Amino acid sequence: MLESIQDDGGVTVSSEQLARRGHTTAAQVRKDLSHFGSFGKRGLGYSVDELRDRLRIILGLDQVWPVILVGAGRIGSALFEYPDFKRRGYDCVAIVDSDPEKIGRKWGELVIQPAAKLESLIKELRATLVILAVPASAAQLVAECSVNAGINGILNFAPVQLQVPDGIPVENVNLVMELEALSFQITRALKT
Amino acid sequence: MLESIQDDGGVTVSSEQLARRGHTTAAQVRKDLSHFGSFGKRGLGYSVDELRDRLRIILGLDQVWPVILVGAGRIGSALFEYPDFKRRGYDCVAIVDSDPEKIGRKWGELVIQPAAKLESLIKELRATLVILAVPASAAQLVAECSVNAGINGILNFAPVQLQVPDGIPVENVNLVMELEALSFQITRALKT
DNA sequence: ACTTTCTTGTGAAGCTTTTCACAAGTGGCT
DNA sequence: AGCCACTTGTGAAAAGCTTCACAAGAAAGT
Repeated sequence: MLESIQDDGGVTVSSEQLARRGHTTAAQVRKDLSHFGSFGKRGLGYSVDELRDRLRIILGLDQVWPVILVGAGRIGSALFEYPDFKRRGYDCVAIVDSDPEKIGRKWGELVIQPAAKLESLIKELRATLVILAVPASAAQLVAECSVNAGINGILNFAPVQLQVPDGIPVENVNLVMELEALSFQITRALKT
Repeated sequence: MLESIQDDGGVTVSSEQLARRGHTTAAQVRKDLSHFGSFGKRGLGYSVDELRDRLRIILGLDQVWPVILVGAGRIGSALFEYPDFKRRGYDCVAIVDSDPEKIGRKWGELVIQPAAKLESLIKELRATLVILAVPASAAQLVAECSVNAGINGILNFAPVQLQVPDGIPVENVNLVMELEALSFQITRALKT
């Protein structure tokens, strides 16, 4: 949001304005930010540039995160092509897949590697994140292999709840579950 | 989870077992379910079949939801090909895009339609959900057009907070934000 | 029939998050 | 300088969510 305000030429922004954009309340914005420090000026609001920079550091976006993409299917390719991905400091350093048809093909500069090499690739390239864009049946195995190789975090697109050791963050994206949330809400609304 | 337990031949399941699978607690499972009714048998647990069926009804999965896909890019195609999508009752009844190169091409049985026809397509086909897989700059416009045409819910992949009237549920999927959640957690962990 | 072993559903307690409300600070205008 | 219109940061109150703990029920074995 701050970047979009920058593009519109905004220099300062109040918690009230941020709240309206983000569908929340001014008090919530202020309380949340207060957990990380004190970024605003009373009477004026927040400096858009400064707040953006501070949040980038808090989110760890001031560094490059080497990412390995597991699964060269459509979800993988969607992410790989997504411009914001690179722009935010995520650098895809390798792609692996288990399909012999796909191994050896090139995506941009990268050659798709066999899945068996995942563990050594993570170690050699010092990858910090893996993106799991594989079928549900393969996901747990890939996750364990990644954890063994010392991965720091997992973005999981497979519709399973991964079992990983404490301390390894996992974020799940389950597309069907998002649709279910919608159909649930619509069904509820119709019942009242 | 219940379907996967069915596949493994499970007939009953306890809140404790569900909790372990879902990384939560037994009390949480029971309290959550109690908001919708009383589905279990004391001493035995829940009937997997019955609980699955009841949850399907609660989530509105006992009916077909006609969906229109807006944006025939990679994210759209990933969803379109996703087998669970259809299996859960979501039926893609039209695809639209604004790119003249793509209009007229066929995805399976469907011909990609021009974006201008979105409003009339929603009305004619009685679509209940739209999936927004378009660039951020186009998303708000498409959302407004869909709301005007009487859409019931929006699944938004564009990295913007859509402004829609109250009562129209919107679910957001922001891939970069998921990665940011990971890099934030890793950064935090390193600081302690 | 009785005991043992499970497990649910749920008030009550404990904890977390959100909202309220206001003192304190900032800049612009007269 | 003094006043006015804003806005932050934050204790305190309110609301919401999670965990505890246990009565009540269910099956299986003796």
